[in-house]
Amino acid sequence: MRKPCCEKTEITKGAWSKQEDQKLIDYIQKHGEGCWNSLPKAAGLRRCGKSCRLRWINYLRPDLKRGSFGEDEEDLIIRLHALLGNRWSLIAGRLPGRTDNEVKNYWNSHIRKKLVKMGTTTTTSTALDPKKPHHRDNKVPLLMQPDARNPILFRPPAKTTDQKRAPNHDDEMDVSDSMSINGGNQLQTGVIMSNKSFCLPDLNLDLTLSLQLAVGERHQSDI
DNA sequence: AAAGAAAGCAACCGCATAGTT
DNA sequence: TAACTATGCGGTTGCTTTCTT
Repeated sequence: MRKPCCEKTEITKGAWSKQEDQKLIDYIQKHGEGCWNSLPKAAGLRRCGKSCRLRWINYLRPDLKRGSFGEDEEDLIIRLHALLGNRWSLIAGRLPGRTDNEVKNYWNSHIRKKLVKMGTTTTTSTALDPKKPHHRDNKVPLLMQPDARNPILFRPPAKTTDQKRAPNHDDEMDVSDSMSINGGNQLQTGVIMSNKSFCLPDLNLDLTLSLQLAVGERHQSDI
């Protein structure tokens, strides 16, 4: 049996009050992020550490953008989702001020429906079997797993404080820097052909990773 | 104006993984 | 090296708000 992450009896659940928010903000401003397990007690909160972390990351962090998504953001989400599947934290990492939860919700409530309407559904189009347990190896096709030895697919982490632990190497894939999709919704197929490109057969997707020097061109043609 | 349906979003849950002992 | 602990992630749930009839 799995041990509960916290003592249920003393834990408050549900929506956060303003007082709780303030306590959490005050504490983090004083002591910084981290040590989520001990934070609630230290901050005088009757919440589990996980809940505090989530509240901070998804709602209280000062650098959050909030508000509705722009067209460019939506476009980027669609492209990244085509490449990465439901890896919301990775996708959110490419959208400054957005959280994985926000991106996930936006996808589920807006974009997916939109794509279904257009007949361009990418739901479960990422070679991922939704019925399978969410094992990480199931999330991204093997061909897409970046190789830490490959500088094209692997970029050394530029960690934010809440990413210190960097649990997965495949989280470091640098995709947006020079990703391109041919002809809007007409995507092409293929497999990894070289260091510079890889494609998803089931996605009809052609994604090209070019070197950093191409970054300048990206802004005109891609974003 | 009221009731039901749909949509949106915040939060929880369980699992995987990295770090520590 | 195995066991344990802490953290991060994605899926899901359920409450609240908005829309439709």
